[in-house]
Amino acid sequence: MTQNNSLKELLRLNTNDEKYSEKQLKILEAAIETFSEKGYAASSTNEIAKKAGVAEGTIFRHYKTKKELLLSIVTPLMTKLLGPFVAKDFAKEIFEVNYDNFEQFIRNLAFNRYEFVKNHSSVVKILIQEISFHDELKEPYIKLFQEHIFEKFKATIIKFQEAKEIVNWPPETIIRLIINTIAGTLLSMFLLRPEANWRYEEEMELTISFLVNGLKLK
Amino acid sequence: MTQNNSLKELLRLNTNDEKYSEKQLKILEAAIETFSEKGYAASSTNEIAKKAGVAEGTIFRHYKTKKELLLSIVTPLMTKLLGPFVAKDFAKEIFEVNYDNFEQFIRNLAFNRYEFVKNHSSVVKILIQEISFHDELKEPYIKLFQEHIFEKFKATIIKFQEAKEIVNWPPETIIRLIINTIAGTLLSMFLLRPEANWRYEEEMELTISFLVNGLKLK
Amino acid sequence: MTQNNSLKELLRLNTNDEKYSEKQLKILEAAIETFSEKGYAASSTNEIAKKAGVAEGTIFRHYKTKKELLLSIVTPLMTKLLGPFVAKDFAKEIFEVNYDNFEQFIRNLAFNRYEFVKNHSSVVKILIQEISFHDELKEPYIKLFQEHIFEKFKATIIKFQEAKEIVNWPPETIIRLIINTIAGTLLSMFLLRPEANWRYEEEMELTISFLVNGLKLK
Amino acid sequence: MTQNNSLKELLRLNTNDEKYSEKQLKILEAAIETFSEKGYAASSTNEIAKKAGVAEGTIFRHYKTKKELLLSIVTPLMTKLLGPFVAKDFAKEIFEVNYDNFEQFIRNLAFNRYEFVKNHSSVVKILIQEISFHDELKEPYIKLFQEHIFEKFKATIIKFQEAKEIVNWPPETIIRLIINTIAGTLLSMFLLRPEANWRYEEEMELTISFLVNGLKLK
DNA sequence: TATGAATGAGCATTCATTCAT
DNA sequence: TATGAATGAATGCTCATTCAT
Repeated sequence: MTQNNSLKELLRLNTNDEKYSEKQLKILEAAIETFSEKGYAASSTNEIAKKAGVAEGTIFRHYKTKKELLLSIVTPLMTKLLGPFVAKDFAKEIFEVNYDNFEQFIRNLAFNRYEFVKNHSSVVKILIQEISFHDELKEPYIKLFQEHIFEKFKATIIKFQEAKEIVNWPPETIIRLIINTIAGTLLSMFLLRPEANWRYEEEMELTISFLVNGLKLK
Repeated sequence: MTQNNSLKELLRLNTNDEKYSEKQLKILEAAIETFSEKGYAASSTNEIAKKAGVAEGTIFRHYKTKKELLLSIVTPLMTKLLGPFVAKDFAKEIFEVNYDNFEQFIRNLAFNRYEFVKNHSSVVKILIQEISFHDELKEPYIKLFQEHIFEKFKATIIKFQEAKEIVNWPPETIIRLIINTIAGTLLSMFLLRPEANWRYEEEMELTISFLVNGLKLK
Repeated sequence: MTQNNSLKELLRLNTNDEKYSEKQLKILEAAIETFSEKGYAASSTNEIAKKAGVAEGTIFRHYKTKKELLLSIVTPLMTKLLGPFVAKDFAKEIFEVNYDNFEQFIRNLAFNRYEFVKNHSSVVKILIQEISFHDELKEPYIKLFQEHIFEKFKATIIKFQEAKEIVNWPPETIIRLIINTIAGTLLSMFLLRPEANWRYEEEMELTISFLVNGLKLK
Repeated sequence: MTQNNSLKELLRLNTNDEKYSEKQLKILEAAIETFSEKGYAASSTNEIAKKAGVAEGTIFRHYKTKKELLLSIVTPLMTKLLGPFVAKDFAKEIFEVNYDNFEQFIRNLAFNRYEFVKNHSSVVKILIQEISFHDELKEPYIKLFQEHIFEKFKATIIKFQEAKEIVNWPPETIIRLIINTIAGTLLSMFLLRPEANWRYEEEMELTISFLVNGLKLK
């Protein structure tokens, strides 16, 4: 099952490291499906248990509270979503590689996140829906972003500005425009209208062109 | 109270047409505050009643169900949010004026929505959070957009393409990029980080420049 | 309106003695209809008010509580239902007339009650449904029956027994059988299956024959 | 506890087939007591729970709604009340045995129902009180009676008429008089005045004599 | 007198969570 | 470890009743 594999991958599972029992995976799958369809507050543990084919008590054996279940789904996503930028080698890859040009940087960034959202759209949806309601989610996210990513991102932007490749706007604004543009395309494709017939590659390419042109120094 | 005025405006109230009693406005205000802070499902009518300073029963005298209360908040917003594009004169103004250039069109669009989101950020937040969970919200929104706005928008885009002002990408993609970019900036400013010290005008101008450059035909 | 006339009659109204306003009659009618359809406990004053075309508060201006409304409907019925046996002249007519025979007594009794239940079936239904749940109804009823009716009824029965017209069973049992038989026919015709095509006169005659034969001394 | 045994019997329980838990029986007992004392609509689940010594939530674990609780009490009664006449062997016993005479038929019928009502008077009271307010109860009852019982009953009556044992009145009327008379006695004894000192056997015998004489062809 | 908005206690029902098995 | 019956607080909603107009 793709979903299951994707889930295992998200949880960094491999056959040697079977920390999660079959039932536990069933619970996680069911919770992801339910949370993403109805939202966290409108999902009942009873429904999740039924969908997972386990007793309601079983959920609470693995997760002390319903909120812990939410966190156990969303936290690894956050780690993976932002983690790469934190991890030294990857951050290097993204931010420290001597890109030939700005477009290469953007393309690298965009397709990297594209793969990610494509594989984990349900969990991304949950994260987006819930993040503003739960400080346990919001705070580490902000902290992570500000402490590890923003500075590196900013440095990269400044480099391209100094190289006269891109406009001289405030780096914060440029970062925001980059993130908004990529995120906007990904959300449109995978969350807002997943049923539409997207030509994914083409949309990504146009998004990249748009971004690069929009920020290019003339 | 600003909030109150904004609410009245949203409900198209004027002094001659006092359809809403003081208590009813209190209920609406309290509901907007609670829904936007906690989400619809996590807000209890008991809490809303307390915040509004009325008895719980009073809420149900005005709104048959909790969901009706949500709809009564969000529906007028939808009407106002999309309505202008539907109304003949305004649609003309936006889509049929012979703009000198593409930038003028974008600036007009962007600042028009800027004023709107600035004044109704709480309700906009509720709409965004809840729209995907309630078909009663989703369906009329989609219908309205597809039937009234999309075609006019597309025609305008094609006109600028024929005038060789903007790139020859699929109009759907261009529309998406325009909406995403403007919406992204507005959400960042008013919903994601409302507490930050935004230089609103400047951010808007840069967003417009970014959009225009990104889509300009070279 | 027949219903209305019947109601006025039940309330002993005449044109000279307009104690009841038009609104009050509307309320009583609506209450009778609702109580008899849904039962007292399942009827809401809100529904009664709507049906009567008055404001909910108006009901409580005339009747301090919902229960008082019930009592005001059912008490006059009880008075009329049992009253005749209490009133001196009527009691004489029923119990003290020198009937030629037992059959004449039964026929007199049966057709007298027939007219009554026919005209007031809704209120009779309410009385029957509610009497066992409300001591305010039950107790005066029992008292009235035991103090005023039972003894006279018993004396009449004994007279027919001494005249060797009817069987020598305990008078209590005979009274019970008479009441059950007449009541059974009336309930069948007017409450249990009012929609059926009853040949009322014939059913009454057969009921009387059955009663007379069943109790005749052979 | 007699009540409990009677309840178990009604639910066709035996030691091998313990489908009902102790708590569930407690809930049913409490519900029967409450419904029969106050009526369905005036009984609160809160009160039933307290009387049963369980949490309110426990009721709804076993019965989805309050109405389902009512039906679960009353439906088995209906099955048992009318069921015998439906079941082939019993229907034979009642309707197809070659009775020596009409009296034997009536006695058989009367004592059979006597035992039943004696054992289940509370539930019979609930059924009678509620049947006219709930179509879920009324419809199957009418259907059952009309389809299975009425025709057989009628055939038996006609047989006795052809044997010149009973009067030549419409069979429908005769059936009604029989049911009313037996039901009237049983209701008087067990529901209307259960506290009185009834000489049950004697009352039953007199009721039977009354019925037989009343319908005997002279 | 009549209104109908307002009340808050009470209702049936759902929920996350516990715990004996 | 897994179960699922049991819990009781909380929920959305209804109700009879009050009261200012």
